[in-house]
Amino acid sequence: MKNTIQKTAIMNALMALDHPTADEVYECVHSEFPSISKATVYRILNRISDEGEILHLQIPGGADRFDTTLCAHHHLRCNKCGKVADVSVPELDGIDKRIKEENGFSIGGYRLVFSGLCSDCIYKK
Amino acid sequence: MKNTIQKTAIMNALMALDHPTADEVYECVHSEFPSISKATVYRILNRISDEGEILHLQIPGGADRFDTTLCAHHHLRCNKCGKVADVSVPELDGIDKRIKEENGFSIGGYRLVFSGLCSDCIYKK
DNA sequence: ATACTAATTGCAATCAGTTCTCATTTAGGA
DNA sequence: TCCTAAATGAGAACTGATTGCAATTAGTAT
Repeated sequence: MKNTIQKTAIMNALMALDHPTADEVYECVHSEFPSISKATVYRILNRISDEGEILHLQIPGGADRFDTTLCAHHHLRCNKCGKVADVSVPELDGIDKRIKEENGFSIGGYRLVFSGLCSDCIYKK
Repeated sequence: MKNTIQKTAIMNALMALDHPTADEVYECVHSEFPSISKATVYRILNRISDEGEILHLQIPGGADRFDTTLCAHHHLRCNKCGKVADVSVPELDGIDKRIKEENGFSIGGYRLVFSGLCSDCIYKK
């Protein structure tokens, strides 16, 4: 894809933000580049996630989020503040093989989201 | 909640269908009870899932589905036909304790969705 | 440097899924 | 039977995301 000023601004926003939603990326880019359109943000985020530059997380019960960490990991989502954090889950290594054998289902990927309360929100409460 | 004719019809639809979306429940109930409104279907599904009678599954990248199986289990989603099947994942038993210790994050629940191809679609392809 | 072409953009319209508003109806107890 | 709170139906509204199209732009070829 062409290396436009919009893409650069979006990449910068992705670096600056932590697991942002498309809208948070839009707000961030828009604040210093007011003419950008939301459609462009969505298009670029979809394109670079299709190309594997970032991860596209579809969080149950909320807007999609985007993640610049590419190695295999999963997510903790705080029900109170909405923040998303990374976690690795080695317990699931090799599970696709087991499921293929037991269910005949060929796993392309999986998505694991823990929901609960982050340590900040437990403390504040 | 009051025990209305609408709730009974929705419960029957949930028994008859496999992991239906709200819309599939609506279609099913509507076919023999044309006056029911979509808002009622959503309201009742939300109510009975809040009360724990059924599970409310928020499938990434698609409409929510509802599940009458209540014991702990997770889901396989076929990327081709969209069907959802159940799977149990004992590998994750007790993981909330580990995550609480390592991340200070208190897990309320988790949601694991495998995506891939079901055996039917592998075969048909 | 200039012209060209295909990719990218902004905007508005559209979409799907879901929730909300509110007037009306209904269930179930007094 | 009457009463009241709860539930319903119809459709508007909302959120998050995608699309069609005309205008703009990046990058190559000249």
